[in-house]
Amino acid sequence: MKHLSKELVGASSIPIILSILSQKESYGYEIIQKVKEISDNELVWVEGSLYPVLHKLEKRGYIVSDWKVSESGRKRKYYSLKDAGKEVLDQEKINWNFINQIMTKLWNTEPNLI
Amino acid sequence: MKHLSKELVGASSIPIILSILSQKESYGYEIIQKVKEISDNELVWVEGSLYPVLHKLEKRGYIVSDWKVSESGRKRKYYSLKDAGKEVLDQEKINWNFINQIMTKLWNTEPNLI
DNA sequence: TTGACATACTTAGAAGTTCTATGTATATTG
DNA sequence: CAATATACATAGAACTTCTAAGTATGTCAA
Repeated sequence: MKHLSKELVGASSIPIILSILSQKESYGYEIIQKVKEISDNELVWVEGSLYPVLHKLEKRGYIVSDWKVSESGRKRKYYSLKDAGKEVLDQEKINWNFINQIMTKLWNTEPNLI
Repeated sequence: MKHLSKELVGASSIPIILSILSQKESYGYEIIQKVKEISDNELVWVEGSLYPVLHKLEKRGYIVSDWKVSESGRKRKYYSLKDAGKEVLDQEKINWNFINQIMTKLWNTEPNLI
């Protein structure tokens, strides 16, 4: 199981969450499962880290939530992306790719790589 | 000029600095110039953000500094990478690439690596 | 000679973030 | 019926980033 710096967690959690919600609405526990699945069980978020971020995104107006009841009777808080959130996601993508290009320049210029 | 979230700045500044120092020792002002150059003038760090990170890296034992005098007489604090810093850089690369793969899966973009 | 500018480094504190730990609630399973 | 999984919540300790302001000094044009 991967241990990431909290800086990298901080930089990636919002784009990851917004990306997952851009595909379809989801609830907290399912988002954690999705992240685990996407990362081949390497990345395991805990609720105590996820929910404050969801709350923050909702407070900023990027996502919105509503309670639903599942087939089994469980209450679930579903989150969905708002237009503002899509715009933020687009910007996060641009910025992430921009930094990634810088990393590529730095890391692929080492001698004897090509 | 690019405006990045402070989370992304936080996640990228250490690997960028350590990468620059893995090529050759450098001093603060030059690192800022190097970052500007690598990013095609899109990323402009300010000293007030850079030096606290340099101090932190030194305190953690990843880099070491020593004062030198340039040809023009200016005092410069040169930083160089220690073995511990190289190890951290290697781990940062792995982690960054790991998260980048996740972003790629989510965004379906071609990874810009190697 | 002088002032503006570039070079070079420093740091305090406001504002914000992450993680841990702990909590409540309830359906499922053995 | 107890353990586990599912589902959401939050306080506070520890930490981070940025802004702003600072000191210092070499260069350059007027």
